[in-house]
Parts: sequence; C-alpha cells; structure tokens
Amino acid sequence: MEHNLKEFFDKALKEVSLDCAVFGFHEGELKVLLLRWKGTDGWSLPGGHILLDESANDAANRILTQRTGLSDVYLQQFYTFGNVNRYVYHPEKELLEKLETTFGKGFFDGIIFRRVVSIGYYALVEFAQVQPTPDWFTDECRWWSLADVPHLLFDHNEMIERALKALRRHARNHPIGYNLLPEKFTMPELQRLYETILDRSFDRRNFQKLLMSYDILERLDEKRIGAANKSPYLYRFVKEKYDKAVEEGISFSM
Amino acid sequence: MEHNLKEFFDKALKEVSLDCAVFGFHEGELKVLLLRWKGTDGWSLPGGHILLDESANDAANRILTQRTGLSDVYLQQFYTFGNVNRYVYHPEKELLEKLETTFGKGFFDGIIFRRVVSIGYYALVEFAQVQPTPDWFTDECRWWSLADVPHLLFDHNEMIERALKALRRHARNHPIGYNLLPEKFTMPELQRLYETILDRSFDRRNFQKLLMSYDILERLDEKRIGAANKSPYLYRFVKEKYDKAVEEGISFSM
DNA sequence: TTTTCTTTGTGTAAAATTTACGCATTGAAT
DNA sequence: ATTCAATGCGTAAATTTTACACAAAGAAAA
Repeated sequence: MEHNLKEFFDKALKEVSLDCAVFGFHEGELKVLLLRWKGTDGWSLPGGHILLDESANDAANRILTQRTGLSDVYLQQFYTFGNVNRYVYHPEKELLEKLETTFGKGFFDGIIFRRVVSIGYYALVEFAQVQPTPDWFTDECRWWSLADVPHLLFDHNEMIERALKALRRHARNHPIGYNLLPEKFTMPELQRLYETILDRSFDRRNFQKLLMSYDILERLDEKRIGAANKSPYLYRFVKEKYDKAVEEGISFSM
Repeated sequence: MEHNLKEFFDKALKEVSLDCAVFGFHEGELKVLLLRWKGTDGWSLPGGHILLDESANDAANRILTQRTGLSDVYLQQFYTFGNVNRYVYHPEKELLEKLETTFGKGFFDGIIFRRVVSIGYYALVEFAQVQPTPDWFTDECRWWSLADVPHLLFDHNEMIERALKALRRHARNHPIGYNLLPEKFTMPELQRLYETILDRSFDRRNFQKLLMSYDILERLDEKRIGAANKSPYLYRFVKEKYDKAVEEGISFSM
C-alpha cells in the first residue's frame, strides 16, 4: 500500500492540498461528511492532493466523486488555509501513536505532517444520493449533524466554521436549495432548509411570497400525502431560471 | 544575484505563491499597483513566495510592506488560482526571450515558470502614503488607473477582475474608506469613492443620510477651502465604531 | 466691489418594500 | 363525525428607500 501512495505523490503537488466540507440536509438538519482515520477515532474532512496535470477545481471534483459517488457536485472555493502549523499540529499525541501503529512509524513524515497549504471548498449535495466512501487513510465515512461534530484533526473545525459562514453569505445573496433538496419538495421543507442554514425562523406566508417572487419555482399538481394535516403542494426549481438567479444574484431580504 | 534567489527559495514554499492587487484611490479613480519585469515591457501584480516558517497572511504582509513601504496594510484573501497553466502560460514569446536576455537562458525554469498555485489577496492603501518599490525581478513599480491596465503577465488580469468583484461585494456589506482615504476627507470625496468602487452614482443627500446613519463618521469643525464653491465640512472615521461596523457588517442599501 | 458660477447643506413627501397577522381548509387520527 | 395540526391565501401597518428643490458659501470673473 505504501507503494501506491508514493506513486500517487510523484504525480501530485506536495505543498498544496484541498479539503472539502460536504453539506447535506436531512430531517431538518444540516449534515457534514467526515472521515475516521484508520485505527483511530480521529475525524477529518475529506480532502486530498492536486495532481500535477489537474486544476484545483478538477481535483476537488475528483475527490468529491470518490467520497460520495456523485459527479458534478456543486463546489465552491471559500478560503485557503496557510498557517504554518495547521497541518503539523495535532492535539492528541495518542492519536499520532495510533496512526503510527496502523501505518508504521514515521510513515507520515514528509507526506502528511509537513507544511501544507490547503484550499478549502464546500460542497452542497443531495443527502439521499450520497454513498459515503472512505479513502486510503480512513476506514469510515459518514454524515454528522453539525451540532454533533467532534473535535477534528488539524484545523478542520475552523474550516467547517468558515465554510458555514461562506454558505450563509451565499444563501443571503443567491437562491439555494437546488443542490440540497430532492427534485420535488414542499414549501415548508424549503423553508426549513433556509431556516437551518440562516439559523433563524421566517413567517411562512412571507417566506412563500418572497420565494415565489423570485420566479424560480414551479408548483406541481401533486401534493405530499401521509401526514396528519392538510397536504402541501410539491414544488420544483425551474433549472434555467434558477441558474439565471444564481448567476445574477438575488438578495434574500428577510 | 542568482545566489540570493536560490538562498531565498531554499527557505520558501515552491508550489505556492501569492499575488496581490493593491488598490489606491486618487483623483477620483481607482488605481492598482503594477510591476514591470526587468528588461521587458511585461507587467504583473506584486507577489512572491511564502517562507517555510511564515503563514500565508504574514507573507502577504511582508511582500506588501516591501512594495509599498507601509506596514499593517489592509489585506483580504479573495481567491486561490489553481489552474494548471496559469503560471506556465505567457502569451508573448518575445517577452520570454527578453527575460532570458536579462536573467540568462533557462534561469526561470523550475523557479518561476512551473506549476504554482497562487493565493490572491487584495490590499486597500492610502494612495499618497505609498512608496512604490520594485522587487528583484522588476525594475519599475507604479500606479495604473484601472481603465488603463494593460494585458498583464500570467493570469493577472483575471486576478484583478476577481479582486475587484470581491472588493465590490465587500463594499456592499461593510463600511469602506478607512484604508483608502486620508484621515480627513469631505463627504463628496467619500461619495466619489463609493461611486468609483460600486460603479454607479448616488443622490448626494441620500448618500449623506445613509452614511451618517451608520454612526461611524464624525464631522469636524474644519472645512476644506480653496475651491470655487461652498467649503465642504471635513469628516473622519471614528475608528472603534468603524471597526465594529466592519466586524458586524452593514448592508449598503443604495 | 459686485456679480457670477459652481458646489455644498438641509428636509419632506411619495413610492416601494418588508413585516405582522387571521381565518378558512385539508387530511389523518381519534 | 369530531378533533387536531399544518397548509393556503390576502390585507393593513410599519419601515425603508427614493425622488426632489432651494438657500448659502466661497472663489473667480467682471
């Protein structure tokens, strides 16, 4: 296994990596995809290195496809982390020992635990479509509710914080939802998404009025049945209009 | 001179660099600081490499201090450029030949013209305070009006575009001016700055009302004299309140 | 010295946007 | 059939944004 890694690194940039906060929406909560490093209980964001003949954005797409099974994921670069000790620092000595047990002593020296600048991306994905898949360094990949995210390796907690801020800023200036919701959804579901991301509540009547005023949604003749209340209509985004609104920006003024 | 460069590179990251769009405001126009490469008429943004024991932000500050003579420059990271050919590509073959004449054939191979990811920063500075200073590769450093910026080396035109977009976004969500104007300024001068950055005009009465509503400006008892018209009052930012407003954000709603 | 010209200082009304809020209806569960 | 919780729809009030005009100051010109 050491062989493959070396071979990969020969074709990749060593001083730059990228990490990605993958956000999904499930049961009214924002979730983020995390990886548990082999033989340890240390968690991190998915990430990886950029190949020599590959742009940073392509690398992010490649890595995201590997971790989720999805192609053409919605990706947004949000910040580049360039502190000196961001990658070298790891608070749990115990954890490093476990990693050394798994990978062999000194294995990471000069590969992982060196000075690396990391480009931060966030991704928005449809929760149900994701097939969480661990990578070479990890043996578990799964969703975490944002509120439950543990203390992560490296500077990845800070990364999530910044990614969230960037996502919130984005949601205030662009329509959001196409990448996070299934094709058909109800207005209350969309509202819940907005409330979760922006961390506040909205009047449902005003919310509906505002969202419909953007002219990006189409109400279908179907309703969601099953709950003990009036069945809500289903909606879907009109892709062309949605894309246009993403492009031009809208100000979510609630 | 080759010696110094090699010595420097031994202490620096080679696959990452940073470039900086330095903006100043003078005679009602936005200016950007550019460097002319030795022996050529090719211009680029100021930039440089990150030392091994230095964070990206510290490196940006160091480089900016070297180019402007200012310390503690207002700096904002806005995007990281990770395309494969962004640094290798240079449209003017002629230019490369001139560089080779100046620096020696093959001098740049493996130093400059290689795969490098560059972190983009923009800086806001007080025009009159800047002492434009060329670096090791260049023999001229001067201000350019944004409208006159020529075709630049590498992907630096795109960098300026993106920096401007980021600056505009910033100006719509935060107060601006403290870093671009002298300590004391008139309301029309501040308005001109906003109009230049946001590329539109404002009603001067509404502008004054809005800016004063932010409670970040103090009107002084002095006036600017000399022009053939009613002397306008001088204002200055109240630093603590300005900083608070930058921190919390305001929406410039005109 | 007077007049002219340009630019500044100030306030109010209209328009548009945002917020607040009530009642009838639906559909599952009791 | 009744109850209960959530949805669909519309209007009035509050706030924010926009539009707009006239008097005053100061240098320059007459």
